[in-house]
Amino acid sequence: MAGKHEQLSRRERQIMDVIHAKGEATAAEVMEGMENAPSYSAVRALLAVMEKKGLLRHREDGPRYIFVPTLAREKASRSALKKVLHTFFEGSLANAVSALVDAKDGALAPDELKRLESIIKQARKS
Amino acid sequence: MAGKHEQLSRRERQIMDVIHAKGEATAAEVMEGMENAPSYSAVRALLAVMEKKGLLRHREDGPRYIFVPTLAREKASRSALKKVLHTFFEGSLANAVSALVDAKDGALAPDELKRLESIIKQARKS
DNA sequence: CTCTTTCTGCTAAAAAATTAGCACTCAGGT
DNA sequence: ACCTGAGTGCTAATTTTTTAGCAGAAAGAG
Repeated sequence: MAGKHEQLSRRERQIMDVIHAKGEATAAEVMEGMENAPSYSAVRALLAVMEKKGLLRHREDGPRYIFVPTLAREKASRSALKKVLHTFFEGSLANAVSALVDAKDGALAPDELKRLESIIKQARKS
Repeated sequence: MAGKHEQLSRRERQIMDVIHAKGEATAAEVMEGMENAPSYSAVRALLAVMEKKGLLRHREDGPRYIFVPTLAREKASRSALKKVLHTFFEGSLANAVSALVDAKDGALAPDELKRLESIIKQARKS
């Protein structure tokens, strides 16, 4: 479970999150997406390091680089979700959903509930 | 959204996760729970720093300290979950559940599904 | 052609995180 | 009374992260 992806520095994680959220991004977009972003130069340096480490790769789009995570989005997302479930909800998705339902701040919109219900009903058939 | 809790260093996050997962922990337990743990001494130093920063507090249990997160578990968990949803699932819990359902590796056990269904049915009543 | 803009690569300094080790305290056992 | 073991606090050094800035390439405008 001790993958390279659990070992990211603060900035690295921040950058990974931005890129994962957008799917792919240029250095400028990454910077834009960061809270308390450092200089453009710093962001580029980080991106270069992360590419050398194998966390990202890039393709060229005219003059600029577009960065993409190495690990497939699907795997990354599942592992992130599982980690939260493990850390906070004893590994149970039901616990997590329950916590959101109990939240008073409208954490769960009505149409989300509707979608959830149908997804689960569907899943139980198989 | 740029709370102090998004700003943790790699080791700090690691320690927070261990403590959140256990609810509370001594220095030794924290160390035990870490992957690639550093020395006991290092762990204690980190804990002291984190307490000074206000991330943790401790109570004494005989000779040793038991550390507890400052931020209520409930808030921390909700915020962690929301972050994953935002980063990977466009903010939608339904998307996340759907992804787990689609996973081939039995990410979602049958009794989890059953619990989920009843939780949601219950929620929709109100 | 030449200037300007927008990129990249690289380097090295500054800041922050991480670490080990020593000194001290307290309790229990012999 | 005297070890021993398990704690803590503290300090200072090492290592990693994080940063800015400079130099060069490519493209488009005048």
